Amino acid sequence: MARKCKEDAEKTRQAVLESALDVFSEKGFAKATFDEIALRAGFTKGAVYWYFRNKADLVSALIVEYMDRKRVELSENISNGDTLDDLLEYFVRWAQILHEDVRFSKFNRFIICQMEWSEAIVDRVKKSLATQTDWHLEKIKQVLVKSKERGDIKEDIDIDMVCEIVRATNLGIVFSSLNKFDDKSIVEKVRIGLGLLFEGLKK
Amino acid sequence: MARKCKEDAEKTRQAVLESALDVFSEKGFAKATFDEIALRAGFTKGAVYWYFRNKADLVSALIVEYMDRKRVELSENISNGDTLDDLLEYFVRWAQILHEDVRFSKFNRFIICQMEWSEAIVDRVKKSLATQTDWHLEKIKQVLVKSKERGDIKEDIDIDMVCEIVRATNLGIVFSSLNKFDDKSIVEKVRIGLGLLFEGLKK
DNA sequence: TAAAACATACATATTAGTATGTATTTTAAA
DNA sequence: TTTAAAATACATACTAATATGTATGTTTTA
Repeated sequence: MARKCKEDAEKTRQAVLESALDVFSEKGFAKATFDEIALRAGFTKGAVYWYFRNKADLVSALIVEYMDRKRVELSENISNGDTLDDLLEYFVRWAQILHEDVRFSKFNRFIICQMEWSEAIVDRVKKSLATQTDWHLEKIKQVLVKSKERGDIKEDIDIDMVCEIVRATNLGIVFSSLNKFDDKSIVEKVRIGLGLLFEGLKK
Repeated sequence: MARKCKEDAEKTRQAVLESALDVFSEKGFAKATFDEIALRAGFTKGAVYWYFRNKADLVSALIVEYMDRKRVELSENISNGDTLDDLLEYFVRWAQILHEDVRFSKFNRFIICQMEWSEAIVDRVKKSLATQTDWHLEKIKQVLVKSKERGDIKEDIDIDMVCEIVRATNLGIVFSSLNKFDDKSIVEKVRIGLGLLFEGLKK
């Protein structure tokens, strides 16, 4: 077909991205084909190649679309308190968004639980995941240091190790819930799970 | 070449399995090829097809080899106490084995963190993972019920939910440690992480 | 002698990537 | 203001590589 105006072109790109997430989600990264992604979006392979070089590029775009943008959006909306209760609310807020935003949770399920990391994408994706991880670890550490200063938590605690444990606990709960697809208790589980962990931390 | 005696044949099968785990681990399931698996084991594709129908079949065999066998082996060696401390030792024991047995941890890294679940294998693998999960959940539930009866833990606890939280916490810590490849603190993290969680559970 | 334990060769399918075609906008010169 | 050229936004057709599975061959053991 022929060229469209710029707005329509942007719509095409978005449609391809949406379709890509669906196909990745259903077939997995390896079995997803350009043909199917294109056809589901109502185009042909040529359209997809016009916007994206290869499958890894598609994943990169999805990461920008969902992960990077959401993180910025969230970091602006969330309180910056430094108590354990504030930290709990921070993770609960994440869980709520995962629960409410179906496509965001679909993306996270794909990235966290479902994707195989072949060399082609591993760098780009790992970088984004590392940024995400560092972001969380920073947040956790900040709270733990302050809490220790205030004497809120036990004194014999290895802060760096507990940071990773807190993050891993949250990841485990999110991972398990996403794997179930229909798990509606993700928010409660994060609240209770991390809540219990923090109870154990307190004096 | 020619036929070998039965012992040599069994050695061939084992060599192929070992090689398969290595190639899966390095290339990922999708990018692993029969040719490479065979050549690394010192044979050709024909040998692999003599023992295994396809890649999914290879994964199945690996699951039997590592997961099913280890679970039985472990369930015989581990104490059957029903306190939270016993439960902690149970998970710590798992972590120790993951830390000591390099090939076992390689297998778990592949199955838990690395593999993409395309339709072909998803059923067989999910069944084994579900068995594993149920096994853990049963163990946890048993301990929690007894602990509640004894009045060791808080009364307002939803046992089924906490069961899943405990399992998810352990999974998250194991997952995170396996992802790091060289993480030597997996045992400590499990001990401290679950320890803190259990502290929170106690009255 | 038959079957086991492989090796070798091949047929087939799949798909990524490219090259080219084409209609429509946009740009810009006249 | 008109219009020709250039660039855009795709579609279509094709190439080439890769890997799966199979068919067949070969040697040795039981």
